[in-house]
Amino acid sequence: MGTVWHCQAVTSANIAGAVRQGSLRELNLAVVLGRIATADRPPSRAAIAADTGLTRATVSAVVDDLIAGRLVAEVDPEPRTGAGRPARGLRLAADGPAGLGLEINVDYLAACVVDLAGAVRHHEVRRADLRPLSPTEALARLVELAGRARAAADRLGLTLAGATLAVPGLVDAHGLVRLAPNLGWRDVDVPALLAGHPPLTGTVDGVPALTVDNEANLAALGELHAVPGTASFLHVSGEIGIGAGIVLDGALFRGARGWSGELGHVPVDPAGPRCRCGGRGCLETYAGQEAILGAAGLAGADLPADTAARRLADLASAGDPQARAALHAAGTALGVAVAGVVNLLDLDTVVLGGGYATLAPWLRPPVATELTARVLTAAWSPVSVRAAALGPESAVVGGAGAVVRRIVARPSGWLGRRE
Amino acid sequence: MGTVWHCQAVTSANIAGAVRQGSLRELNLAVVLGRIATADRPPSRAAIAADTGLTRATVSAVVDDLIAGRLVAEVDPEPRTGAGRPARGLRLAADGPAGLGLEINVDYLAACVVDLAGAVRHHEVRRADLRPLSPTEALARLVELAGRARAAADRLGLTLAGATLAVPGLVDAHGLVRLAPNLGWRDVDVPALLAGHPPLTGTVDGVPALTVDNEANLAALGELHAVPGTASFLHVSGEIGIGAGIVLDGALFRGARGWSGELGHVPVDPAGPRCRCGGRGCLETYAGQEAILGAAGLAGADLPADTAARRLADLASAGDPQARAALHAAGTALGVAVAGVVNLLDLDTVVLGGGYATLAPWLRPPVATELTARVLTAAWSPVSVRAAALGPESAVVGGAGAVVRRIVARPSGWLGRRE
DNA sequence: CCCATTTAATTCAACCACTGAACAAATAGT
DNA sequence: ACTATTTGTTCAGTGGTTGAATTAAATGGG
Repeated sequence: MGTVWHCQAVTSANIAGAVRQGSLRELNLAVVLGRIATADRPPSRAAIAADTGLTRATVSAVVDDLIAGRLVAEVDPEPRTGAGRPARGLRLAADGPAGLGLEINVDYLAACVVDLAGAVRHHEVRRADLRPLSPTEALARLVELAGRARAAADRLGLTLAGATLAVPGLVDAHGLVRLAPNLGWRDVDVPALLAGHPPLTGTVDGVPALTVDNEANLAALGELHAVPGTASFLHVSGEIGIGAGIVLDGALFRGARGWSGELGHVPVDPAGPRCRCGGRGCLETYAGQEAILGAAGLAGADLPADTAARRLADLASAGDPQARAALHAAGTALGVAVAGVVNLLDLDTVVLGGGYATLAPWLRPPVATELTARVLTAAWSPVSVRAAALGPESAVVGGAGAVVRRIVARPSGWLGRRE
Repeated sequence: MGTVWHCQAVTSANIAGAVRQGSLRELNLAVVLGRIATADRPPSRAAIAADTGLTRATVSAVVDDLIAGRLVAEVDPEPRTGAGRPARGLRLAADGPAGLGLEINVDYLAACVVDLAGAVRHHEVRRADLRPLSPTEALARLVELAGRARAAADRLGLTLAGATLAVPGLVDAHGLVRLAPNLGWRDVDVPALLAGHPPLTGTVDGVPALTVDNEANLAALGELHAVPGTASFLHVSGEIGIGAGIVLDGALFRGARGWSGELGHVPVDPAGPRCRCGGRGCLETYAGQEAILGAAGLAGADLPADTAARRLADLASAGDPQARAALHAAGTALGVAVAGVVNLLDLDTVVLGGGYATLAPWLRPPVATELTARVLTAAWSPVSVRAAALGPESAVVGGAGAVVRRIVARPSGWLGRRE
């Protein structure tokens, strides 16, 4: 996919771009900023030099650039034992660039602002049934939210460096929403419709200010952001459909054309019930929201995802046998599908997100059972199954986080933006 | 998604190494060599400069290093129209470093030598039933083959820069064969057993001279090598078991622990027949060699993979209805499993390899049918299904190719090897 | 046939960014 | 106060790219 910095595959084949003179500094800016971002306590220049193998002189020069560009700030030295000149700690600036995350979903709109360090500095959710609205109307309301987020960022001294919009549907490489069935959208050109709304239009140093992405993908990124420990996992978003975000080595895997993650249509039983996709026995017909609600005796409720999950969870914790059986059946089907994925990709962690996060107490046991039974390598390296750390905010936060993550990965773009 | 670039994680691999002074040249060596390797006709220095954005001066300097290190050779200018001094073409050297590929399988041993340009310069297959032999005995025979390959390389003026051994089983990161069920191997430490056999022991500039890898993985690499066009595909190896090699963006995906590709145990029907892995209804119970032979009325034949495939193909082309039905059923099951994979990973190509390559004429239709029916994005971007270009040699050639590919990706290692 | 034109490759001074060592700054211990 | 110790900066030195000028080798027109 790409130009200079594409998502790197397992082999570090850096043959993408030529290395010009200035690339050296460009790369070292990224190296040093990366260390500052991933360190658990503010590191000193000397510590970074020791870690990276660069000279202290080089690190100092690089850090000067980063501070001048408002990406890094110095903090007072933390009390330390032993002799020697005290180190000045370095951390990501809390008043530099920030990312704007936006989300359009079936029953709410959301916006949030995340600073370089990953802290959520502003967050607003507005509930409303979006289905009766046209894309233009829905986006108009989104622009309002974005405006308020921008104002909040200004008050906080933050500069919005880009925005990411999460949509529950298939999005192509240009931000065109090919299909968002639950919103009733088809071929909606979001960037074109938003043209003229300042924070969401144009390009920032060659990068479009607004990126549109699938909700499940961004939710997976949000989880990566919230729990930085695990580098490879499968994030399953249980909503009306079932999406999966695949994170490999700390990077989202998007597939050959960017439409990876359609876990909902992985076959569970080839002779099973007919699915709206045309296949038979897809996971969605067993563990989709409609299927679970139907099995639990709540058919036809037509609830938004989180309400449905909440109600199921209430019933299950009250001991309702039908609800529990429904969840057990769904968890088993989910386990079968996920076992196939884990066998194929050899992942060690499965995260239950979206509506499944709420239902995790009842879904986890059957999922884990199937994984233990069906995953070939489960015997000597067990697969862990856990609920998502962030709840439904995962996608907005993940989207905003993706913006700042891009800056951290390639700070030269931000530093050279004025020229 | 949005656009061309990918959201990169902070923990991504390319911030791992600091960029020191010499890295500049190191990277540009890789960039220039990469262009020479991937160009369809020998490019000139000027063309490389124009392509990469480097100066002609820099390209000349880099090319001088590459020629001095016997990685690149000049060829006579090809007749060209128009005025101007004729360009001197550059191509990968045919007398520089080469890769040694080795394979141990149930019924044969193989060795081959591949030069930098990817040409197979030596190839030897020795048929023998390996199952009654101990690992030590089997490896002793392999060492003989390797010795002859080395002699052949010497005669051709090639220097072996490393070796890769393909094994039909699970291999860990250190070359330990955890389990090779069809060979009857368990926890066989191949590098230790080969210690003392010169081309297969020790390290070459930090990289072990011998790499051991799963046969299915290497077969996928061989296919990538043979048909360089497709960058992302699923390579399915139908042998006694069913393995898959996943190639994403031109690189093999190995999973979190290196055990990806267990397609044989992806569930096809959760209530299906019990599988030797402990699960139920795994793909292997429908499309494994034993299952197909049984359904075709050849149960208990205990044939080596390619013989079995050959005999089935003969029966099917003779019109035998039982064989055809067996292949159709296997293809359908395979299609169901692969549809799940394609939905999840969004791949656009599926390659039928190993024994399946021979059976492709009968397997392809049902596989394609299932994919069309079950893959969500099939409507607007069809998935192509084809037989492997290389037959059973895929794995040896892929292994040897992996050695030279590593040199092309990081030529500085080879160039600096003497010091 | 000679010379202008064109494209390829090399040479060389300039420059950018890293290197290594020396030095200044700031603290703890004696 | 003095030394040991660690941090951060300054500065000459160097590797490698840059850009322009130069040489090399062909075509084509007069």
